[in-house]
Amino acid sequence: MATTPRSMMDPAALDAVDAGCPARRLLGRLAERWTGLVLVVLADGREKRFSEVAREIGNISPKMLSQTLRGLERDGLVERRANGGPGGRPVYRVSPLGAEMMEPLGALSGWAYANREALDRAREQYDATPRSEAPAPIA
Amino acid sequence: MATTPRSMMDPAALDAVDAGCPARRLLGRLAERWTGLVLVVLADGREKRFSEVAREIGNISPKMLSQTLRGLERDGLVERRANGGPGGRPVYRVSPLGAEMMEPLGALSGWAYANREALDRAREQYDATPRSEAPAPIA
DNA sequence: CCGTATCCAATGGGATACTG
DNA sequence: CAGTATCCCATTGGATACGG
Repeated sequence: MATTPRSMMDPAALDAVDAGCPARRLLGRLAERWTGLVLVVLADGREKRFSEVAREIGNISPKMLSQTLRGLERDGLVERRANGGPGGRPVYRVSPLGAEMMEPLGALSGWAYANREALDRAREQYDATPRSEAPAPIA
Repeated sequence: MATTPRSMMDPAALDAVDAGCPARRLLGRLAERWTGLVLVVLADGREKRFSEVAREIGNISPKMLSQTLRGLERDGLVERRANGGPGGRPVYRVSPLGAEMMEPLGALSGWAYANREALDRAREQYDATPRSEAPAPIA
């Protein structure tokens, strides 16, 4: 493993000062609190109603679900059909664009999962070394 | 393009309620304000000093650079060598683990870059549709 | 030069109540 | 059911000053 990286990254993709960089926009979206979860729930490709998504996630507030769905819709990754469900209720599903994105996203997630032990070990090791006090939380 | 997605995503990778999920941790890290930029700056594999990174980025405060570097260090993606530089000053570089991660990350970034027009169009289209007022900012 | 400490403004996210 | 509107707290990020 660990193929020696030559260029490591396409400079065009992440050239970014930050503003217009599409990669940063995407990453930013994906890192929002619930975006990943909503994508997972919709990843099976089935159309789902608002309350279905909410129930599958379990503890998300309506405000955050709405916000998250509209964010994904705004980026064209999720589609909302107003009258798709029973009783003419709205349904959500991943768009073709979103489905395409699942592949590289899955690759990155898969990498994180495959290397979770290395990542955990790094964290433990870092935290075990007392820099002085309270180094860098996240979890 | 748009290979028809079957499973779309490895459920093991993004199973997540959120807490322990390694994918979410990684995404969270990557979405921090400066993490992507720092990675870009270090992506050439060369060792760089604190002030070098700062200068290449241009407008980052010392606090944020320190914080960002330590976050990456904590995840084992960046290494700090205390006495690597001239004058025995510390240097930073991507770790082997970090270099490995650059590949899937580059793929995702590359996807965003390749599809930036579709993403932009989706956004414009969404914003053009007046839901009522002020839909969903991010950029 | 390499950071840390402090202070402060802005944002994000949660609980809850309410409307179509 | 499908959201929107409020209120509020916690976290993040920026500017700046200071110490090793």
